[in-house]
Amino acid sequence: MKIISWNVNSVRARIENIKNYINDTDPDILLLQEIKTQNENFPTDEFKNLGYVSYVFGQKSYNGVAIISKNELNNINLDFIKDDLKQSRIITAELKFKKKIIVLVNIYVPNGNPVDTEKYEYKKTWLKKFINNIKKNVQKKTNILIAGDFNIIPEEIDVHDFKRYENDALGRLEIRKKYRELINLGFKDVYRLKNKTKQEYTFWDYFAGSWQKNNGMRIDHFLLSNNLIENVKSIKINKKPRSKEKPSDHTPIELEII
DNA sequence: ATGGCTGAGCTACTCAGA
Repeated sequence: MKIISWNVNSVRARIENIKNYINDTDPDILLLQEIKTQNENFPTDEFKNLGYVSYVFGQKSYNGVAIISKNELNNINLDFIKDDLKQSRIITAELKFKKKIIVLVNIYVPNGNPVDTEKYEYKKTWLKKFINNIKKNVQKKTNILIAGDFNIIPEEIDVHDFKRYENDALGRLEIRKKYRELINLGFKDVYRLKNKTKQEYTFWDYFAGSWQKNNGMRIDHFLLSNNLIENVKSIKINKKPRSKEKPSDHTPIELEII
């Protein structure tokens, strides 16, 4: 089963790229972030024509997450955390997989820049609530998959120039500690588990020729609860979509479980 | 190089992203 996470930076601006990508990679489940649209304008029919059902948590202009799936999912939840700013950043669902139930948690973590502003506080508060609720879920359920745009550079190796980001909302130790805290609840960063020293990225800025210079960062992640690691067949960052015309600034990360 | 680009909402320009 192929589960893919992709921050598409507007589902409507990217629809042709996304459809081509689906035809190329044939995902079972696609976790989308930054759809930047309200539910009523989400291209549900376009995905239906490709054989997918859509579960959408949109909002006007900004943010928004969705799950596209070949098979129906259960217990769709848009209230995983209480967001004081009412931003659409998290959607969860339950997937039946080989007599297990896996909780899918699709997230778009706040950016948090500039640091030491209310935006940074929002990111910290959001992460704190998120970790608390994951902690509660870990006690009840053991099969959890968290994927999406974390807006966190986990370690120095995960960005082209760490010096430039060590006091940024994506690279500050205080934020990276939150990521470790999450992992310490009983998860693995699947990409890093399978690629101990590899330096690959999931995001490149649109400006300054970042893509051409490979000035990127790894901020999109798959965290899998420890008991599911035995089911991992492969994990891959697919750089192709970032090289296309009119690309998202993020590229998909692809997990296959068996 | 704290933004050189891109998208949404909207029609002139701001806000947001990382």
